[in-house]
Amino acid sequence: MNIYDISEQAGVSIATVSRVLNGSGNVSEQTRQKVLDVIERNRYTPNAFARSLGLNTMTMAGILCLDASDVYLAQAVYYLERELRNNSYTSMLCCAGHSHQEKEEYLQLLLSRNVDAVFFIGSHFVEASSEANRYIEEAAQKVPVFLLNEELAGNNIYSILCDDYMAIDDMTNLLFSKGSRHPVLLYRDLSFSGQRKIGGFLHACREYGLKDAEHRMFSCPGPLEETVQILEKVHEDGIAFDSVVAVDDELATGAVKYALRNHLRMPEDLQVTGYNNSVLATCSTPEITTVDSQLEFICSTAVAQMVQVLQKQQVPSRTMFSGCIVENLTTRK
Amino acid sequence: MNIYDISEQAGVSIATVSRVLNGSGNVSEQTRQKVLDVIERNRYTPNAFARSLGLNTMTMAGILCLDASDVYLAQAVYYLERELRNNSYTSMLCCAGHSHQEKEEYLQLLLSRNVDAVFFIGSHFVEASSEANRYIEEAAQKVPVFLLNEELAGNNIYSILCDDYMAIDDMTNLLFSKGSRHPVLLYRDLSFSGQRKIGGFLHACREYGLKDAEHRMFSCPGPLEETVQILEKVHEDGIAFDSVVAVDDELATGAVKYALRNHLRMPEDLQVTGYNNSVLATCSTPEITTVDSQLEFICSTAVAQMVQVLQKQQVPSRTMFSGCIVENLTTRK
DNA sequence: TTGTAAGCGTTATCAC
DNA sequence: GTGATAACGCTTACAA
Repeated sequence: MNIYDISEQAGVSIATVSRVLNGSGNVSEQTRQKVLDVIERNRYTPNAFARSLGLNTMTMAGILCLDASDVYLAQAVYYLERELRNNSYTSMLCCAGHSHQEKEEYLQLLLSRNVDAVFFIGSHFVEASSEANRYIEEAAQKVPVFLLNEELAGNNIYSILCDDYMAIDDMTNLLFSKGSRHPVLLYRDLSFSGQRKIGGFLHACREYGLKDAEHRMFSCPGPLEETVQILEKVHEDGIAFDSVVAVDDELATGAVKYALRNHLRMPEDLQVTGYNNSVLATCSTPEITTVDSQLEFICSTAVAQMVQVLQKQQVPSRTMFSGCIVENLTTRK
Repeated sequence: MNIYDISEQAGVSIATVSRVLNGSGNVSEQTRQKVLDVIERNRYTPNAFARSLGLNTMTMAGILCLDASDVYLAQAVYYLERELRNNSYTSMLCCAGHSHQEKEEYLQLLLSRNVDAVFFIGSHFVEASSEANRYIEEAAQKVPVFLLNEELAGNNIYSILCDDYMAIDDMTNLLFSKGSRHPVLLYRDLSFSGQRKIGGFLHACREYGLKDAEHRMFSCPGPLEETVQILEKVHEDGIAFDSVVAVDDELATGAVKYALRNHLRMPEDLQVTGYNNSVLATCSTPEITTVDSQLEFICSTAVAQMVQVLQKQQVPSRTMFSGCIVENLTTRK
């Protein structure tokens, strides 16, 4: 069943059918109804491929992220898909692995399907060497590229992010103001976002007068149990700490686990803070004080910018939101 | 840059270029190299839309689920996308809302983009009345439909699921064997999966000789805090319980929260079990005993079956896996 | 207001 | 082994 069949049954030309389908006007109400009837009766739906070929767009955006089952990334995927759909775009999802080759390969996969734009979610795509970022720049020559929580300067590349530096700076200061004297930082890796969070921690510590902040930061790239072990080790090594600043909620649950196992009261003996305001923060007992990293804003802004870019409008190459501390039970009143 | 440009530069016909692109043989090694060189030099990639139009497929599958940010659904999306990609299919994600209309609408959206198959994730699509399931059957007339953790009989409809009934039955029996005498069940809703889990609980209780099992089941459709309140209420109402069987890990974290707030020791005073073996079970302290619902198997099986169906091979209309209990710290040794 | 016809960029069926 | 050429099903000037 194609547009010719419909035109024949309706006794009009395919051009008229097309006009009815696309509401392009210039069709008398009478013919319109006649055509609509035939379409209805035959439950005809236009062929998306032919349409795409003619228009050179399928109104589909590509979403690239590492592990879509991660609570944070899953939330981002959800918001993005919703916003895209609200703007008549469908979403093609692609989860890359950690290797550079895979990222490049899966990006190519998205591009080869002629998506209209690509969204990179998370801080794991931009690397230190500009050589390694070439693949992103090349993609941007074909379609607009949106980096969510990451930053890269370049033509047709747009970064939308949360001010992680400031948020962790604020959070660390909040802990100081609530009586903490010896905070430690748990970070996952040196990703773009990771580095900024570390920066915020160091800044706050320096401002406060803490000299050894560099030695109070610990990398926890592994599974949860490893995070707990690392804190045990820190304690055994004689590094005293009365608060843990974690760069994500999962690491924070590790700190909570450490506290509960060692019968430390929260927030009296140990204060803990997380990041992302995810389900992990609220499912924890006690509920973890965390940062709302404005993910929903980031996603809706990114989609709005995509629409504008595709309409050849000017949009800022970098948009930054401020995080917002959500105080729960792992920090003092 | 299209196939004509390449053919011209290479001094061959477009047919030959096409043959080289698709490795359809019947091209001399010499011409092949010549064409490949031109392709390489121009960084030419074939137009996906034109290709799709000719072949009438874009090798893309549709994934429909309610809330892709839910830990369980997000995990499913991740596994599905990975398996699809491994089989050269891309994934179009669409998150429907709870209303019937939205589900129908978003399914149409997927179909209108000519996906090759549709995967429904989760137990929220099939309804009691066959009238309400008409839209699924109609979809199955166009493309094969795969229901993950749900069941519906029909042509071109394939159900792949975990035996939730048996798993909860087993889990409840495990609690009895570990000394529980007064279990309660926390369920979310009467979805397909929800009903089966309830059935398993009731069966185990009856077998054990518990008469009032029907009055020991509580619906917790709301947010976490509400779940805790419901347990408080149950306690206040004088319904004694020494174990909580929750139909998902989030509900189980609610029970853990209740226990910790009331200074009940786990597992001595209260045993708690969850479902899905998600990050919530392990992030909780104590770690929650839960059911591995074989989601990864379910997803890879579904994709394997899709490939077979599209090759006109016969596949079972219903595939069932057994859940697997993962004992952690909220149940006794 | 409506119809004709060209184009979109492939794949595939023929001949040769 | 290679080359014309006809689909594939739409959109959209342009003509009427």
